[in-house]
Amino acid sequence: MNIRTLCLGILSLGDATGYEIKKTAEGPFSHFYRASFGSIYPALSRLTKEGLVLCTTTAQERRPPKKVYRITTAGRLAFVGDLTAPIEGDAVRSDFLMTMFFAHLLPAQHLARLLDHRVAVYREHVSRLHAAVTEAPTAGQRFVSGFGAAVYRAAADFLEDNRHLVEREALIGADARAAAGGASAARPALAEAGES
Amino acid sequence: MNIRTLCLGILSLGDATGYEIKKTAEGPFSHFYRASFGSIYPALSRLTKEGLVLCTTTAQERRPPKKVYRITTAGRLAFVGDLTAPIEGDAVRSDFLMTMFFAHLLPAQHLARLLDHRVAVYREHVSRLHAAVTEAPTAGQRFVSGFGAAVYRAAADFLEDNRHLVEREALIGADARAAAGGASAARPALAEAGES
DNA sequence: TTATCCATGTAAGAAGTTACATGATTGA
DNA sequence: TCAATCATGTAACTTCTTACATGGATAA
Repeated sequence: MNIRTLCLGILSLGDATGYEIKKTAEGPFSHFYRASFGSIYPALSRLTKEGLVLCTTTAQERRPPKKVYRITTAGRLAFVGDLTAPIEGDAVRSDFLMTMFFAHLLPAQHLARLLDHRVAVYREHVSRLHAAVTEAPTAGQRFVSGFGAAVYRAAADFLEDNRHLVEREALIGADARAAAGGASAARPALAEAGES
Repeated sequence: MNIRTLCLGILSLGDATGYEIKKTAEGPFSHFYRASFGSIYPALSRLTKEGLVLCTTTAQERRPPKKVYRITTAGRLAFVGDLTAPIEGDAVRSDFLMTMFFAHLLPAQHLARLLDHRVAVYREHVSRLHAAVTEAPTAGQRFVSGFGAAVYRAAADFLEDNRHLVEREALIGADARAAAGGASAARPALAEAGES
């Protein structure tokens, strides 16, 4: 699964332009997929060449011609093929968790700000996704939005309930510079010969 | 943050070879970061060139020479710099949720198998991460493992509690081929002229 | 007057994966 | 006997992002 699959999926819901596909991707797909124009437009060109979508160009005044894409029967078949292919595990990449892992290297104030902010971000996700559940037209969409809401709620709750665990061990009255230089005090003093 | 940052972080915990860095990445970092040898080895070369790590080569019999890396003071400083730089939002990519979004296109049996499997996968994550919490040496590590456990538990619970929402609308007694071809019945019958 | 919406597309580059190349040792 | 562990590294490739190029209309 890739951006081409995403485009096919969105077009399976109705005809759309590249621009509209981008907007849709930023809506009900945004918590588990993302796509930029730089990947969507080439994907649509290729899908057209392969006969999986059709393109209708409409001239516009003082604007680039509008191109409305429609999925073909071959496209629907290919999409279901993508959907039934072996699924890869969720790929998660979190700079936030990376930072929390090394909380002991950071000043307490900085850590507190990060946690406050992250809780707020997760709560926003929850309310947005919660609203999406009631508004969504299909069961699948309600399901994935509900999933996102449940997960982000759990994340926010965990942060609020457990932040003291990292905040207690954070650096107090010391800045990041001292943490970096003074780390050898926390470990057996290994000689760092060869370092100028 | 990238693989270089990950290498610096792991080396900030103690000296290691590229191979050991990979193993560590597969352990307590695996639920929010991943790295292959093909990205780790070049990262270590570059870090060495930049003076952020030191490399000690030891010849071995009938094996490639072992290279043990040690972070330098400049490396620790750079790492804390990475840690305090503006954090990017969590990047999640889930082919599973993509599939559930379009559950109405899939046969009920297939959907049931997917859900069974995903619940099992999430439960495994939970028990692995739960164990990691008690064994972890630092507060940061306990925190991120606990976070992972809480989130995966919420995910598994959601699936069990809500899977009926998608399973009820799944295709019954029809295969994927029919779904792909017959989709126009669910939408206003738009002529697909031009499609051979 | 400033930002956002509309609307397309390309080119350069970042970042990482997969596969290849090599091969002994050890445990099941 | 089969798979995993140890151990490094490169090259080709995929995939996607960012920045650029263009620019009127509209709402705050």
